[in-house]
Amino acid sequence: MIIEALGERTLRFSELRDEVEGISHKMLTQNLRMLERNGLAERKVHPTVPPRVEYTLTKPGRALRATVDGMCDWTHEYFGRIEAARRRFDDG
Amino acid sequence: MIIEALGERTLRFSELRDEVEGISHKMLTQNLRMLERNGLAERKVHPTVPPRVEYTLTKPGRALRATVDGMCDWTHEYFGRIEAARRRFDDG
DNA sequence: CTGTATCCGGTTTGATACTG
DNA sequence: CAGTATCAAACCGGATACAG
Repeated sequence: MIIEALGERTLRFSELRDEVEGISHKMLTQNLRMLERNGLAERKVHPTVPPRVEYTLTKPGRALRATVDGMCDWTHEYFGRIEAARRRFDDG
Repeated sequence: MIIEALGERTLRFSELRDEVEGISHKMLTQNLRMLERNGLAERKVHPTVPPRVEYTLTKPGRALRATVDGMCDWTHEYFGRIEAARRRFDDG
């Protein structure tokens, strides 16, 4: 998730692309636009050459990240049980 | 979300169908299977006629529900700002 | 009532090519 | 480097029909 990748940091487009592994150029752009539109991330363009565009989470964005972290905690806590349940289900 | 609908209760298939408004028969079945497979919900079949199947959240499921509640809280807290940001973005 | 199987149109996505 | 446009392929969800 882009929100997790950003965290408290400020990252460039290509840095995010590397960070969020597996995401396509197109999806990254699309999601960043969405975050920007909803005021969750801020986009800062440096008018240099080559272009440099940086993204940072806003206050709402960081708050959302906190709740997402809750999900991550849940995963760490229960992922083992989930895999076990999955095996039980798939077998018998 | 089914998880929210279930909450602390035990509900029948058709009760869930009514509770989670707009969900199709197919999606409900599919999601319930997923929850069951991952050990997030428990499925109890009463071998009567007509059939009676009840669903309850397991401990991991209830824990997940707690984090989902976190998301809901976030939404209540920030939805106003999001809409405002959206308007600003769409305008200028 | 609960559940599975099939079909089918709309959406989404990655690949690719192109611009400033 | 960052971003847009386009197009075919894959995916998904709803509707429907049918079964236990």
